[in-house]
Amino acid sequence: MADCLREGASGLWSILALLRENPEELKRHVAKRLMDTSIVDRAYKLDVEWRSLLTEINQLRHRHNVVSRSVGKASDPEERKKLIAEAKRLLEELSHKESKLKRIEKEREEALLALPNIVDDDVPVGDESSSKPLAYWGRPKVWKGFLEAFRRETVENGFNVDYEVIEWKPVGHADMLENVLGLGNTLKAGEVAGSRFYYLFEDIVWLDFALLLYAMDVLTSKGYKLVLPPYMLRYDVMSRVIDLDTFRDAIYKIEGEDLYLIATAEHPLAALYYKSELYDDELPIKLVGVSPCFRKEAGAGNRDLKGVFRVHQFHKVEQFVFSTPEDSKKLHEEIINNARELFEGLGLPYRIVNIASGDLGACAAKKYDLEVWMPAQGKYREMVSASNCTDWQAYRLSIRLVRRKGMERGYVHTLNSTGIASTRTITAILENYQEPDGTVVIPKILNKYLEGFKRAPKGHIEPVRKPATT
RNA sequence: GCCGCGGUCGCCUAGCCUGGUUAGGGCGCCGGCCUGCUAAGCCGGUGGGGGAAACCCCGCGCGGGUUCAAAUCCCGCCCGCGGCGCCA
Repeated sequence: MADCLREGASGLWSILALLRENPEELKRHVAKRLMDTSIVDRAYKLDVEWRSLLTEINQLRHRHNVVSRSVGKASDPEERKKLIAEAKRLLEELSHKESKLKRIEKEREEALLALPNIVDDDVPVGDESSSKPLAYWGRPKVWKGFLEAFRRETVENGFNVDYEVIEWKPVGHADMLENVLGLGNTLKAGEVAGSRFYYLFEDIVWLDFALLLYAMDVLTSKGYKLVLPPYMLRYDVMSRVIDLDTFRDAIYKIEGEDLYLIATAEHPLAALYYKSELYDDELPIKLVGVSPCFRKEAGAGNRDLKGVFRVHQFHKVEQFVFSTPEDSKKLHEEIINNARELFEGLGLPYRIVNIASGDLGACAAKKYDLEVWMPAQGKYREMVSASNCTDWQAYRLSIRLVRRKGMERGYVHTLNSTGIASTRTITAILENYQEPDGTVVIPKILNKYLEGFKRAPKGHIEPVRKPATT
């Protein structure tokens, strides 16, 4: 990224500074995202137009203020009359220019808010297929039928991943849940609530909560402050936390209220310091939020329709960090490493992917995904997403950074990462920890979060039915 | 849901009734002077925006209105506190 602008030395939002100083450079960033660069031209034009009209109006306002103030001082009634007439004339001149300004200001604001974040230099350029695996961990169980594809993706890509070949084909998570274990019912949920809803029962419910407790335990031990946030936000706030596309595709609205259900604790956590200032000596602020997440999944089509991999509601433990601009890269590594630690603790084989520019959300300058190997699908699937939003979110939420030295002002950087998302992680456990007879072993590390409860599963979950042989 | 009171530039607070100097003061913070060092003391700064700068505009919860002029008057909304009602 443009180093000279990183700290927002001017106190300006880094993207606005770049728009003014080097719009062509900003266009290159937008182009990397495979987005239409005309939004930059539009924002640039509106910004210039707005500034020139603003100057003009400020001069008029000044003249009006001067005349208006002198009315109060004038004692002669004739003089007052003349001054008031002059003030009225100026007001008239102002009024139509001001309505024009209002219009342009609104358009400018919209154009600025439509700009995506800049793209970090480390981000691979291209569409989804350009996303780059960086590291592999664990020893995936690879069914012999997936062996060729697995090797193509790992060994032939220069990653020497150790793996275990299995002769039997694992049962998919959806089948495991509903048929082999008999601990989920998405059919009834579909009937009473719609597709992508679910009932979970007994051991799986305990597992859901154990996963949350595990993530809360690990992350709070690292000094992250535990937060239970609001599950709904006002439009004004929600629209500043996320971009328009996300809003449209993910967010549920409460009818008759100015309230929107959160799609992740990231939203209320980011909003915790809405319209406030943070001093550099109190940063970084590290939070771990736990909340249900509600998602419309409007753009998902028929993808992952079975089971609980992609659903309208789930629980999630989320990491969120407010940092200084100079520390955000380091903290981005920290939060993805925390996520790695959580999944290593669970013994789930994963890889870390550096997400390509075309697949980044508008808020992120850089994003790592953690994808877990799914033995029944023969693929790595996303479990965690860790983004560095730099000052994109902070600008929209007016979260200022104040540096003690010289009391200079800028914007903080924000970062977020999944800790554990319950249902999705459960799918990974169902596929990775199943035995040929259908038993699901519970990752050892979760036992201590289960042992306090009389009816919680101990060590493993029993199948009610043998898996169908392949 | 109803009634009453309140929301002031990081925090506390004055101003509001009775519209018109640069929204005054205290605390905190930043910078400077002084000092052997620290403290105290003194001086200045401490919201957003435009401008190279001088300087100017905007800002008193949010949004409207009245007026030449609104923190101040009027209307709507949001939030907080107290009381009443309702529900558990």
